[in-house]
Amino acid sequence: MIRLGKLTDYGLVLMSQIARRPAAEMHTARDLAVECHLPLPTVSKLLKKLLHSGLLTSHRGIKGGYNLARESQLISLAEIIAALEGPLALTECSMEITGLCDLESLCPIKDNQRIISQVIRGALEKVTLSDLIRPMRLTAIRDQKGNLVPTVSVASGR
Amino acid sequence: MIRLGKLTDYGLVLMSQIARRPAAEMHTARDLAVECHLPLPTVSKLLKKLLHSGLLTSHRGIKGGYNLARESQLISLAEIIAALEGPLALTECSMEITGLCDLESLCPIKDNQRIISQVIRGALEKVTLSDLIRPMRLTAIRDQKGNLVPTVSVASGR
DNA sequence: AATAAAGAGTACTAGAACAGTACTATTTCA
DNA sequence: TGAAATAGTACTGTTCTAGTACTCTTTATT
Repeated sequence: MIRLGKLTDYGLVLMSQIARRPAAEMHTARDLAVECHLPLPTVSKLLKKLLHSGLLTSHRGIKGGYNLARESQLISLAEIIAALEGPLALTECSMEITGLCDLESLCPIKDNQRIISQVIRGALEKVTLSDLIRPMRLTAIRDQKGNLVPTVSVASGR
Repeated sequence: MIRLGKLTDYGLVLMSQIARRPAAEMHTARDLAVECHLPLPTVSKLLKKLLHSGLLTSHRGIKGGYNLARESQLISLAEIIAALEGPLALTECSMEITGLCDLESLCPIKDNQRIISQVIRGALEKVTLSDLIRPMRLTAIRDQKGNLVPTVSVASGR
């Protein structure tokens, strides 16, 4: 359904680490592993996935390495997570009651999943990689309904 | 980390089903299992969890059953998910590099998880159970930055 | 041209966690 | 007193994640 595993978190750490450095700089899997305190094979695997999803570029051979495919402001968390966890999928309408879903226009399961996925994805698309690499201020405001809504904004100081 | 499993989805379906009926009506686990096409033991287990979290009330014995503890407008998805998955926890800062986190004020892992959790929780708190039980219209708008933001609003027609 | 360094690809394994089930005790209305 | 319902606990099988190992290909440098 929806999931943020350890590996995905590592992936975010790696992307942040790359984004923190000047754009021209290349990053080898080995260096990133050391900098992020993660095992090299794991780092290698994650970087390959991120490469295939078009979020990174790579250069082989000696003096090779990885780099961001786009500026960090143009890479959303939703993209990174989708690359590592699969498409944040609203999974199949479970089991053999699918027939029921096709007939009745209001399948509660399907609707639930769709709504929730949309809400979460929308929230994650608001935050970009460049937001992650600098300290954030988390403030809570109230919307018209009176609900508490945490808001992420870049801290100006520090 | 963050997770929405099958059981949690079932739980949302159950809550929706209860919310759809008049508030005074009692719901037995057996009835709900039939209505939602779910196995009774699973339903029973979920209802107990929701009860313990204060989202449902129960009445034992014959003519017993479950009911919402509050009006559906006052129950957010964040609450239901937290009840079934645990506290949507920002898990422990992994492994033995915690010492590093305590010293350096900027631990990327910790910050990442905190920000992401906050963003997702904020989004889920916006949506209440009453929003789930009627068809929704999903529209996308652009915010000041030009990012696409899906918005959930109740469809007036239908 | 040879060598070393780096990414690319595939396959395997152990362990945890989810999902599902069964059984028993307790409460309450008729 | 009996039936119907919730309450609680414990067990099990399967799935999937995380982690690892090994081999191939590419490329800059000497």
